[in-house]
Amino acid sequence: MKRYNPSEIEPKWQQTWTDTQLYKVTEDSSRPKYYMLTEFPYPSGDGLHAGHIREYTVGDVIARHKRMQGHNVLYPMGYDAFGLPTENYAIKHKIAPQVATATNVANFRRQFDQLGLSFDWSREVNTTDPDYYRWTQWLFLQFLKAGLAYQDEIAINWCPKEKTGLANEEVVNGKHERCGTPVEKKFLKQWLFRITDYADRLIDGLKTVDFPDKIANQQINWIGRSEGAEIDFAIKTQTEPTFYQFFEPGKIKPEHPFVERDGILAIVKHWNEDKYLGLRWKQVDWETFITGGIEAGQTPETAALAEIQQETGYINARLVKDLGRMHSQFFHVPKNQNRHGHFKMLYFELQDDKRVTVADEEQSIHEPVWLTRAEIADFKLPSSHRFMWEQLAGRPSDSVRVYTTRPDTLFGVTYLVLAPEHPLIERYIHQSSNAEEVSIYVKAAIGRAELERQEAKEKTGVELKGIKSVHPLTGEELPIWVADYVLAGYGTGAIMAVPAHDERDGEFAAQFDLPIIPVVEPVTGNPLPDEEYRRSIVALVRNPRTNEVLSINWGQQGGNIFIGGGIDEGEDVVETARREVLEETGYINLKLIGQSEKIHHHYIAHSKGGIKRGIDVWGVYFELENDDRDEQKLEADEEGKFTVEWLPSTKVEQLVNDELHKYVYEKFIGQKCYIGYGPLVNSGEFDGLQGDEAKAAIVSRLEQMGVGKTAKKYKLRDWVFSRQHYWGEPIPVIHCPKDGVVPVPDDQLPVTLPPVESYEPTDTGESPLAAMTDWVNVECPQCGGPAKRETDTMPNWAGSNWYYLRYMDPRNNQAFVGEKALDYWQHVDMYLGGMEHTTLHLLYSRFCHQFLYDQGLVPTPEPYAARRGQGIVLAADGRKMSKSIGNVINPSDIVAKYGADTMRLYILFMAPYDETTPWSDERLGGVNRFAYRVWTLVQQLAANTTQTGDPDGTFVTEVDRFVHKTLKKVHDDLHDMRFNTAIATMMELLNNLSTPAINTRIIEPRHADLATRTARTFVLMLAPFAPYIAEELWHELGSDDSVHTAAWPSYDPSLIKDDVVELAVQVNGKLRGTILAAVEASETEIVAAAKDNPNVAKFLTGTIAKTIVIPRRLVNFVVK
RNA sequence: GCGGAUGUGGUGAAAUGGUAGACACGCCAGUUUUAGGUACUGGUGUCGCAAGACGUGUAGGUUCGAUUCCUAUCAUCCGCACCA
Repeated sequence: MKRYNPSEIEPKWQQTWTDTQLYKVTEDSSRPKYYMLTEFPYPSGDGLHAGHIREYTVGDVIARHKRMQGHNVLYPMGYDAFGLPTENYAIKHKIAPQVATATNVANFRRQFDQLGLSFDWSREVNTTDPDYYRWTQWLFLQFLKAGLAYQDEIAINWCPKEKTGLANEEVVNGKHERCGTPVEKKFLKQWLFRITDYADRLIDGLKTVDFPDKIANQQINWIGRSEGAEIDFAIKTQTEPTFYQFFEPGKIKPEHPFVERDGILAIVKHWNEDKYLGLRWKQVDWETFITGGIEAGQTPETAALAEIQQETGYINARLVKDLGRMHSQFFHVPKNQNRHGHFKMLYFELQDDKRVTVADEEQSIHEPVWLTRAEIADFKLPSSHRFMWEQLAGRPSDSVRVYTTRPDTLFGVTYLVLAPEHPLIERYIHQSSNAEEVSIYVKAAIGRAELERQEAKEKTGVELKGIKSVHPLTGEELPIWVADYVLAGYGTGAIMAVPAHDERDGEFAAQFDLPIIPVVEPVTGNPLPDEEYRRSIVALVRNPRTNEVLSINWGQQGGNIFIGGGIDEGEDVVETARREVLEETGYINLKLIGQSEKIHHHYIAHSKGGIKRGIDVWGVYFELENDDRDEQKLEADEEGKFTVEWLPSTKVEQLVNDELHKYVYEKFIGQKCYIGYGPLVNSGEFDGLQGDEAKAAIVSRLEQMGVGKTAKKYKLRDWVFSRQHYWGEPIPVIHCPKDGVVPVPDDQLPVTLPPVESYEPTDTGESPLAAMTDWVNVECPQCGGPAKRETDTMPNWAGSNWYYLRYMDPRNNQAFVGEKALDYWQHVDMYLGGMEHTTLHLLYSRFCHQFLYDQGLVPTPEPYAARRGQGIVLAADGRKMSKSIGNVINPSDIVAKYGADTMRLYILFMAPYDETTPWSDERLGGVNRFAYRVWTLVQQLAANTTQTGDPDGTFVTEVDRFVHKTLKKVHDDLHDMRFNTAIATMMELLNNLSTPAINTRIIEPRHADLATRTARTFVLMLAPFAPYIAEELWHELGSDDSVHTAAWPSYDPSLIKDDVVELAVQVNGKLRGTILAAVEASETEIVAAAKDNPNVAKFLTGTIAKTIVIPRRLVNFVVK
């Protein structure tokens, strides 16, 4: 008998399978297709880890099973090789990333082959291969042409230490993962994809695919759809605009003297062209309009005319329009003075081109220039000058647009809040009376790391004083605040604050002492039909010395509640509360602290025979002044039913379960606001409406007025698609000063990465490609003029967006994938991968695919028909595997010691695929024993070659039955991806065939046919799990073809049915014995047999009230 | 805080309304060989001599019968998180 020696058979079969291209597929329309996909790896220097092995082994088992069942199986593999780890490696070791990638890929390939994975290597792809990324770039251009890719200046993650933009995945807990520096936000021009346009489709499409709930929910949650309304609040300015020039040239310098001087600002139009006079200042790099002081005896107009002549030489200007007055503070550069004063804003038109010579002295400070409208819009004018320009242009009246999911609380708005990044702040800050305070806050908030913003316990903010907003329905003026608890990136970046019904607004209002208007009456319990109406109170009494609250304990049924009772005729709320406390507990001296709003409570009074009640309740809050007590005055039905208890605050949450009483407690002690729905109050004509009805009514009123509409919002943001790194696909775009953004023509793709000296990101945060002037400077494909290439590259998700399509037709150089291949393969049938990609790759590639579907480029709306996420393989110590802890497993070591089959069997056997579970070397040894024992058994059976004599029919049936039952179970388990129980079932069969009772007989010559049959079936069943052992044994059993192209054995349904089954016999649900009964036995026979069982009989002492017979399972006697 | 999941022997786990703990690790005993590991056989939820009782995080409920369904609660894990 041959010894099982994996290190001998595994390389042998590996070679054979590779040589014969055993797993190569073509579009074979005679067989059903099956597309089995596992996520391709990032080829790092570390090689395969345990998670890879789990994923690829499971995919391999499914692929092999499908193949044996006659499917044409596509099970491909490739490499997602662009990205930072390789780039960092290149920087550190001065090795080209192309070279490092090739080395790593070779190592991965070696490990794949070791594991016996049945990939079709003729379809291998690599995202860094120019023949591949040519099509990644082509796809980018499809997005661009469809208007789904666009450029915008947005805040990205920025590492201030390394002066580089960062990918989201490089930011861990608000810090740069490489250097630990807290990440800031920085505005940079970025490429973005409009994934938000597909938000609804990405949610709705989930209904059409087979994804686990966990994954579907996580995606839905991530997209975060919410429905509400956008409402406009008009802006009203109250003060003269004041400009404190903090952000820009002219900033106050404290070391210089402060001088008050009034003056003028003037815009002067050209005599016949649409151009305006400006001054280019020579000492500093900025332009302004005409500006100057007012001397004694001058009017603003004469002063302005004098300035125009003095500074530009033009004489004949005519005053056309008075633009009002402003107040400004600035640093006057030529005089080295800080100045402040009132400025008159005037608009002149030149009558002709007559001018006088400008004095040299003036010329040395600034020179006159003509500015076009476009230039004015583009130049960084000081904000005061820009303001004047806008005044001239006719400023549209502004409003703040807010987004809310609770339009029903509109009447509870007491202020608005803008996110610090909100554009209206820059626009109005100069007209607010506390501009400096606001600007300091805004600057600090924007610069503050996101982490800090999240962790800040106290809310911060500042009022934009002098600027008011107007409530669209009441006309009331509301203050506008700037606070970083409002996020710029969500909704409109501005909110209407309803402190009475929103926790965050409530907290903010409490901190800054802002008014709170309740507009929703709380409702507890569920409304019931035919309720009896009552008015009552709940009294909360706190002892300030012990910090305990007074409760009454109704025992098991009622639990603890506070003091409650009905309001009598003519009694007020507080009187009632005092009376009830006295009657039920005897306490006399109570100090009134507070009274709640009206609460609507619905309940069933079980103590009063199940009466349904709808009550109006007022909570009343007292502090106990002293322990003086009278006798309790209980009603007859209360006597002895409850005890009075003082509860410490820690116990209240646990013991008080009644919804109403809980609410009253949280209202007074927890100071929580009511965020639920209920009838509106203080809301004018909308009083009494509630919930959706109230929302609809208010929104429709706003719509009539043209100041509001329903709106849907998503947490999902547009996808930032730029990276300032070398090792990625160049974005195939050319920037032309004349034609703007020009796509690289298809016939010039791919735009390949040029060789560079240094892969380091540059100081400016530009990609290192920006320094490659030969590469950057190109001709514009449209006008032929000088133009520049885009130097940003794509994120590493770009290549994986569509790789599953390329596998269908990987060598096509006419199209990203050919139509014939698409027609045949359609979409992925089963996609395995890590849970960590749920809201990244999996979402991105669905988006990409839906877009391609809309373009008519793919035949199906969704890329993946089914998805399964895998659980994490933890280290043996229960922690995550990590190189730094040193608890990782090395697959090559395990393969060397036990063989690949054992590795595969163990990783499948340890737990269900989606379960996170620790690695265990001991259990690995156990599975290795199974491999040995299978080997031994099959060799033993194979040795029984020649059938002589008559077999024992009963014995043969017994063995066949066991084999076929196992076969069915293994087949079903494979279908349900329950590999652990499939292997357990095969172990059971092995154990069974190894027992002396069966083993000694099956090796008899008269059972040679049975032995061969059993061995062959066992080997076929094992083939998807342990391909090497199965292949070797299959050949031992006399076959010349591969076991992996053999047909999967089907089970014989007649053999999996038993003639006789064991039934459990229960008495009152407790197991008392078992009986054997024929399958066809009648119920009467079964019951009789069950009664006969002596173990059962002794419990059948009383009357048998009921007998339950479940065929083939059990009998249960109910005895009284 | 929101969303999702999980909770069963010493351990990984099985059973999805019908004999709880399949299969495997570990442990105990034995057999063979041996210095030992390996291999093989048997045992192994807890208490109890036994009959039997108890037992699937905790407390209730539905049911003839609940690990499985319902309600509450606790714990752990994962994802998101000032999303208005």
